Amino acid sequence: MRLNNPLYKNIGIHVVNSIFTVDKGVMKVLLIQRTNEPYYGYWALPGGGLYNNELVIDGAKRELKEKTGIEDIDLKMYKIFDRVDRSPLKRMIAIAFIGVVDINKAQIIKETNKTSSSDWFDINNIPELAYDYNEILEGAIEELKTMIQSTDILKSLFPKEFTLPELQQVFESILNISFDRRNFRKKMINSNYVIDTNKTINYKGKKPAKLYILNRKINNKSIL
Amino acid sequence: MRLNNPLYKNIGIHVVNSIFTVDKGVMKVLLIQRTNEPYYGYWALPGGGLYNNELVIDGAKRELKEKTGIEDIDLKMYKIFDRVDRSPLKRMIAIAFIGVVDINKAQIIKETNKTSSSDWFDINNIPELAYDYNEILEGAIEELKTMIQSTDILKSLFPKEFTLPELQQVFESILNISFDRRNFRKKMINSNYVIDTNKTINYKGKKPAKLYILNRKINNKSIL
DNA sequence: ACAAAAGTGTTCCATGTACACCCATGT
DNA sequence: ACATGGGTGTACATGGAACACTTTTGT
Repeated sequence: MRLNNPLYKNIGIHVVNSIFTVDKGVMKVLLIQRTNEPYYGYWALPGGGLYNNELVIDGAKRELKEKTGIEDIDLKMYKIFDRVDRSPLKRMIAIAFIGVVDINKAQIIKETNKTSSSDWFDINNIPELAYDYNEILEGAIEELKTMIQSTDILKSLFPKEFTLPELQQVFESILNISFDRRNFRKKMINSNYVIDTNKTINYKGKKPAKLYILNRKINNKSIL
Repeated sequence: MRLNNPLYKNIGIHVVNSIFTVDKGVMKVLLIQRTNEPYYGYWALPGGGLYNNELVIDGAKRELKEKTGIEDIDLKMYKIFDRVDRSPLKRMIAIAFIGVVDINKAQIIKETNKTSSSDWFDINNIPELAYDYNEILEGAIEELKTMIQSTDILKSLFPKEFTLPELQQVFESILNISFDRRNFRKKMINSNYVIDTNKTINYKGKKPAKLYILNRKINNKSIL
């Protein structure tokens, strides 16, 4: 490989993040509004160019923090998007990441970002995005269906107590299928994915629901 | 992103291939011997620099053909290796691919490459490789365990007729576990992954074995 | 005859699935 | 009292796992 071969030059790396949360049972993704050309005014996935002295995962985290303020979350690389013309100014290869944050953190982020242009969008109602981000986001939603099978991601969505109907709703929302309530409970409890806290929570006009926490000892196994 | 920011410059993309075959029940990987610095004389995975006008998968295929003569095989991207110092001359991010070729093709390649320095190595007996290729290869072997679950890869290893003991040996070799012969047969036949050809093959001093072919209609399902 | 590897069937257990009624609460 | 959503148990079907003996061939 001759380094001065022009064919090797002018390739840049994009790191692109799809950050999801569940808000009242609705899966949402975090988008930011561009304030520069190209794609001025378009909504976009938070990301940017990789520095030549950082790991791609670090670049993804840095860009996420710079663009949205979110930090301390796990990102998982899931795919590369490399169409030669996907970026108008220069050959840019996008390395795409997925992350998940819990509802409360999402809420805080939303509050603190009131003045800037970032917001949570229902994944079933996504506007036209900059670059090839619609395609990247679709890939992320698919990948999410696989990731939800491990408890790691669930810990991010449910760091504290939750009810089984809430958990079931998240599964159904992401996987786009529905489960029998009794069988869902049975599986979660019998397989020790969740632990009964012996506490309950009341909602208006309903029977109180039991509160559970995730069993942190179980990892990387397929849940369903 | 300001394109003239020096932090965005001088990043190159490596495409790196781990090509596997099964030779008499032994999993092997294709290595080439380097004839240039750095790592002169070391064995290496076949690969090289991505051109700025090609897709990464096309770059991987091009490099594979240039370095080993192999073409027309499926490559699957499985991971990125991005340590900042993984290449001594320039920041190079490696995009790693896996491919599988059948025994006969592997044999032909070995024959036609007699004068050049490429060879098949037992995956349990790998020399010290150039760059971080030992790490990349280990990752590929792990990934192979997942890939073997789909029939796509099996079609590459068994394009023609085979016996069930042969198939079982490949599974056991890759996954490093053993199966009960009766249960293995049952699963393969009952689930229609294989089709009986009503032919048999004789080995010396053994009962003739039935020959099967893969059912090409079944795809992307988990086999075991 | 014997060694070596291939072929074959049954039982048991675990897991998934289908399904209907009662309970606790707020209005 | 009633509407809303939460909690509970049983019966059946399916799939995986354990397990031993017979068959065919070459020497």
